[in-house]
Amino acid sequence: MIESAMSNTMMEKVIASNWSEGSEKDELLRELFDDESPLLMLPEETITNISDSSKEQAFNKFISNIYSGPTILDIENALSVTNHREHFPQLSSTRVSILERSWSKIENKYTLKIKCFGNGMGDDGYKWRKYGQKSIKNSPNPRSYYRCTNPRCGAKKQVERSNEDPDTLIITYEGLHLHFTYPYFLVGQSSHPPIKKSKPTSSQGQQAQCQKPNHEAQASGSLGLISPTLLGSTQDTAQENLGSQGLLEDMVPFIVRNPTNNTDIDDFSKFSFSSQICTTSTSTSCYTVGLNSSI
DNA sequence: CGTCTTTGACCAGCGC
DNA sequence: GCGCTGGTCAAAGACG
Repeated sequence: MIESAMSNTMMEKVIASNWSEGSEKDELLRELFDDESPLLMLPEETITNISDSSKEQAFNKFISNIYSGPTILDIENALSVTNHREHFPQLSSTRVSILERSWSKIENKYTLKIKCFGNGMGDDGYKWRKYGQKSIKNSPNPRSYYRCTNPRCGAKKQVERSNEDPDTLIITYEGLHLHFTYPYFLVGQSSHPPIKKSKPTSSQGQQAQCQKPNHEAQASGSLGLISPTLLGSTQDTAQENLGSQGLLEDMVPFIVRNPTNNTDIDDFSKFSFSSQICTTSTSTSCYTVGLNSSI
């Protein structure tokens, strides 16, 4: 539990020194003690090696970052890495192309366009609840609306097929998966991402979706975005860890809140792209391929 | 029986 | 004011 990293007394002291608003404090405390918080899986040695003053500093930064969140400017700055290829010679042209072409921003929404073939699912590994579907004018493809199943998370996404290219999924993310972003706000945690608890419902759901390839055409094509749980991992490990969050906002804090890493190609090159494709011909099988190969 | 999906209804914003 | 469109709600049905 979090108590091993920071005593309740200390946490309350730090929080009290930062806020007067009870509701926000209560909300954060609930989140911190949530059994699914990745903070609870921090490596023991990491926890015990942190001094009390460092803990307080880290926690202050953690608190600040959670409620400030990545701003639009932060995200744009993070994405602007793709505009400075000379600083990132190890980035493959294909990968840079993906970054340049696939993401776009409309107000506070982030849109990902991804090629997916057949009836694979547009599943990023998270548990989403579908709450609506609308037909789109001048388009044969409906748009589906999904909400994060965590009642304290306001993240939403929309999934639709491109009118021009039926093989292209357009996925629009809105909101932040706050409850799964803690490790990336913490100082010094970026190089040792905690192992997140497996989410049986998520992986099972993904598996189930893969086993029902004809279930929902507009949500076809499984994808894995840049996942914070994959940061610092090898490509092989990344593919084994499919089923983590994958929102853009999840990735950005790592880049933004660790400015010294922004130009660190060693860290950036560890970002892994992967995509799960469910085929129609082998309806019961799911396998992973690099996103590069599917675009 | 509980959970999830489907789908028509409803509402708000916008342009004419 | 009216109609169109996008987003959300909620009842009913499907499913495990």
